[in-house]
Amino acid sequence: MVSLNSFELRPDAVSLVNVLPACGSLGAWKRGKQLQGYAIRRCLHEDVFVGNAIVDMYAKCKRLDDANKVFELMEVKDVVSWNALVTGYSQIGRFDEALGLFERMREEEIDLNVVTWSAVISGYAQRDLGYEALNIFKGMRLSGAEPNVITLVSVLSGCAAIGALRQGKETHCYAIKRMFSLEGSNTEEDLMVTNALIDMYAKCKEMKIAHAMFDDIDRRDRNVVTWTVMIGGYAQHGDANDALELFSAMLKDEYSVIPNAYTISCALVACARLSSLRIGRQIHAYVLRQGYEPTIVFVANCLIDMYAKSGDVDAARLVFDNMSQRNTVSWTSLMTGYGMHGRGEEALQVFNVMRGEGLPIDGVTFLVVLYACSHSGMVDKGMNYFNHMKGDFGVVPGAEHYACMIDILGRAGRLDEAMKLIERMPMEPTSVVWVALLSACRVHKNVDLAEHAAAKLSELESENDGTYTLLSNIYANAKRWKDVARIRSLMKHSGIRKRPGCSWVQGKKETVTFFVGDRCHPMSEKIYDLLEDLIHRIKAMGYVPETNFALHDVDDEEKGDLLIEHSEKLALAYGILTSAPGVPIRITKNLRVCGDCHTAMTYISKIIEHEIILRDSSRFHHIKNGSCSCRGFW
DNA sequence: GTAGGGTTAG
Repeated sequence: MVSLNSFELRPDAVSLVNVLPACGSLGAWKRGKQLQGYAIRRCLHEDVFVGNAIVDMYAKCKRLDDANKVFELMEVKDVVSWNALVTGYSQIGRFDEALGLFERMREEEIDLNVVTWSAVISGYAQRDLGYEALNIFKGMRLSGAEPNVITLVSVLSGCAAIGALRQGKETHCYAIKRMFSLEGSNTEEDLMVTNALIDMYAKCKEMKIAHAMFDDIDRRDRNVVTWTVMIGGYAQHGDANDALELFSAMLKDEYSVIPNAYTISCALVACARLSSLRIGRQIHAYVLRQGYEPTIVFVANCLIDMYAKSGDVDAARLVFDNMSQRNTVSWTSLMTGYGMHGRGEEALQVFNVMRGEGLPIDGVTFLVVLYACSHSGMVDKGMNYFNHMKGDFGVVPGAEHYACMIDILGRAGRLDEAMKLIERMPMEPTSVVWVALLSACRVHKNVDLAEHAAAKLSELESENDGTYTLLSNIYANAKRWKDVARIRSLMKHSGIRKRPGCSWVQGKKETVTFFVGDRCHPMSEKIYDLLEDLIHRIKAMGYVPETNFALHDVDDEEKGDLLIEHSEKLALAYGILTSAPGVPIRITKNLRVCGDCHTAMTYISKIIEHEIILRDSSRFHHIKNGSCSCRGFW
């Protein structure tokens, strides 16, 4: 409401609405409050623009109760104030209250504008509630409000969050229609929609479409987000090697776009997936040179994860120790690192320090604690944490925590207890639970329970190549060949193929990949010669090939899959041939390491001058002087 | 002169 004397006071109102947003973005609510007092003394607070600016200032400073108080006192409640509150509640995680306001707006028949709709859509999208976001979008179009670029970007982000390709494509079509009908063309706005589309296609695993759209953008027009969504797409949903190539192309690009913290994080995720310590270190050096201060926590957390997953958890610790600020993720990333390297005691030490510092302990923290216990064989400790997480920390165990406990009990061979725990679950057991049980059955040779778990997985329609391979191995181990054959034909029938095992080894300048029986590498002859020699020598030391593992193959073409040709053995031989004495050999395998390879490597570690650092899909194995850090807890 | 948006970690 514009007051009667507002005309002569108008310049002051204008300066207030110019200054208040600055208080909001700085979080300087005390200064904002002074300005509010000044406005009241001068009767400026009745100016609707000033009122809106005050509400927004408090909302931006995360003082929603203050914002609400001002809002309730406003004589005329402007839609801008409503919107500021909706956004404010959404930003501080009180989204229910934001939705309550949205409902109130509809009841009081406030004219919802494009900003209101977009705020609610993006609120849902940011919480990965894509279907709800799409629903609001539908409501918006029915209401006759005109979506704009920001609306479209928010909707696409919702589609991306849930991998909704069909709805994403529909939104794409809608965007094309709308863009054509808009007057003139705005490259910057077009680019935002295009970036959102690339991200959506990448998150729906449609990397070809994403890359085609990326290629279609004029090189000069790509901005840092364009590059980042593409790199992040490859890092998470495609070949991580492509992500690193793109990152390198970005640095060399003549229209030089500078990577930001998001870009760096995506590149580090790619390094983590590939265990690429060499490139990870280079990016770390780049980070130190550039100094990503404002978002350093995020980047440092990625560095912790990258170092841990690349086999150097001590470097991860150094990054952690040097951080000036940490959040929950920093702590849990380090704990996960210790966990996957079988250093469970250190993981629990970190957990205790974390508790001592009074940091919030959430469901993920316990998942990480249980994971660490599981990979270090700490059954009783794990059980103890599991039993106390609700009472002592108020964290209710979810299906994933149960799955972790099944894993812990299963690895320790306590299958009956594991099954009893499943029966006691207050929720429906998820596929993760049954996979944990099935894996335990493989190690402890329990065919009946394995069949039960496999049947449950089938009910949940979440059988995959891993399930079939596990079951086939269990049958083979029990010499039930008919069942092995049955599984084999079942796989053929349903078109499920065993994922080919592949291992890669970190060379000084490059990474070399090997598949089963690979003879593509120029050094192949030397590799096989060395392997034969090594096998011969360790046989003399007592190594007996575990031929059960040769029965893995469920594919006729893989009949020649002899133990000596397994990709991890080839990678090891290559590593020995190309590494200087004393330098650790770092191998990564996409599947679980084969049991025979594990045994053979343990023997070989006695006769070579390298530590073998092997990462498989389950954990790290540090193999040295005839023993492995996993101590049998796979 | 006020309100809404895209890319990152456990």
